Amino acid sequence: MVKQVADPFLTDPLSALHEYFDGIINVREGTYLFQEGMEVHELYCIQSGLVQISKTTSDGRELALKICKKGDLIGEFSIFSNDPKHIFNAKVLENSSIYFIKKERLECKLFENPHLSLSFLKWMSEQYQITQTKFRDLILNGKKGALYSTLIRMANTYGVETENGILINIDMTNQELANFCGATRESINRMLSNLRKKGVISFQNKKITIHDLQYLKDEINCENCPVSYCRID
Amino acid sequence: MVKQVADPFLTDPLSALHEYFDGIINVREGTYLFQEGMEVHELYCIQSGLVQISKTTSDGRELALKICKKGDLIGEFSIFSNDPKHIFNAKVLENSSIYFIKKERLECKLFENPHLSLSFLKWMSEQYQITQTKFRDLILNGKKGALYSTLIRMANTYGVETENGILINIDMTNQELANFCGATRESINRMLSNLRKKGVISFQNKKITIHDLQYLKDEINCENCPVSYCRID
DNA sequence: AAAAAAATGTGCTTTACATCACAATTCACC
DNA sequence: GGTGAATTGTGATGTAAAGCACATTTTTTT
Repeated sequence: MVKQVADPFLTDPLSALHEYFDGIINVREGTYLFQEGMEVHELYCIQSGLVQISKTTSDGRELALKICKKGDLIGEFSIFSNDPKHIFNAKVLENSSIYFIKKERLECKLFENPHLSLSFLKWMSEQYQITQTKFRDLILNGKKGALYSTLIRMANTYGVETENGILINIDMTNQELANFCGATRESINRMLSNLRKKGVISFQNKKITIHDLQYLKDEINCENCPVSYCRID
Repeated sequence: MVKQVADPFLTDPLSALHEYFDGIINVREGTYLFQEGMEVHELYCIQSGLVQISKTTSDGRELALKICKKGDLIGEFSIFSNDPKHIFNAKVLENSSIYFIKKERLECKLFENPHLSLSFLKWMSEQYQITQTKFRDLILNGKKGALYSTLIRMANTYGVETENGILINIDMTNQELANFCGATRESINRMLSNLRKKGVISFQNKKITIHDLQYLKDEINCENCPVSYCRID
């Protein structure tokens, strides 16, 4: 019987949770919603705007993990442990309005509402899959794997079908792409040039079009995992 | 009020869950409890024995993630999604008896029992932290980072205090250690030799003793994260 | 105790990326 | 539309780790 339960959290977390939120905060582009090391107090949900989740490396580089947009939940899983600390940065890419709910209240609500609780479990498991597969690509297939998988994810997330391929409809400099791959700008640049030479992709004004998605998938032994978690967000 | 709730799941998942399990299976050393690609039907809990969770790479290499022992839960988080597939292998290292619970029943139980549900959330979040930090070490600090962090984790998990350091009380060949680090046997061998020369570690009959744990931590900018999730299991 | 198998140790070569340096191009804004 | 800043493109060089080959040591089997 559980299976028939509607799942508003997954299909539209905002509508399911927004009545529970404690309030809303407005944050300016360029600031941080939170940074590594800070205490975790709240779970967030974007009402409008764009927020990038990343991790800073010891040598100051940045590993970008995902970009969150309207409707996305932002939160550390550690929120349920004692004295949780943020292990990511949440950089505000454009002015945003963000709902928040205090961890204590979240726990109460989850405790009271089994539907919510189960939906939340599903959300967590999906998030886990996303980071999981992302790290797999980064570790198991080198930088090429990192780039190709990032391109595939971006195609799944921001892709727009056009007559000559999938346009990744988001501005992205080589450096920003490199941050997503844990690689240097130069490496990314060279790899992109190669892909262009081969006709796999093309690009103009900071937007990439993928002509041969299958090539990318083949090269990294893509298992054709569900699009639901082969994504950037 | 939620915070005062006892948390049997976390402190002893077996005792909290075992009454719910559907049954128990016995599996022989060398076989697999499940393998990548197979459908996910159940959640498991080890009653006795040892099971290693790993991921096979396209070129046939193996990335070992953790070793589960008595009391540990084994399961894919994807269990809550539709048509979930295993993304890991569970290799039985020694003959084991393993409880299982069907996913449908698990969902029911979680739905019925908010305590269980919340504990399960905590368990998931802890698991997430563990893989998270592990991948961070693998990605952000190169192979040396992978090895050093693996040694630290093993010390936290299998370490026994002795008069001249922490003995990692588990047999481990260079190859097996390499599998945990996503590196080659040769690289691991060389790095271990270097550490021995420096007096940081020593080893005899497949067991490693760490004399200078702080050296390892310093080298990888260890944030002294809680031992609870800087572990192998 | 001998033979076979597994694991370790090490030199040499190759590869993938990072790093450095700088020129060429594109973008932003007064 | 011109000027400075940001971004892109590319060669040269350095470095960490993989790959290969093989000798040595340890463990297991008979």
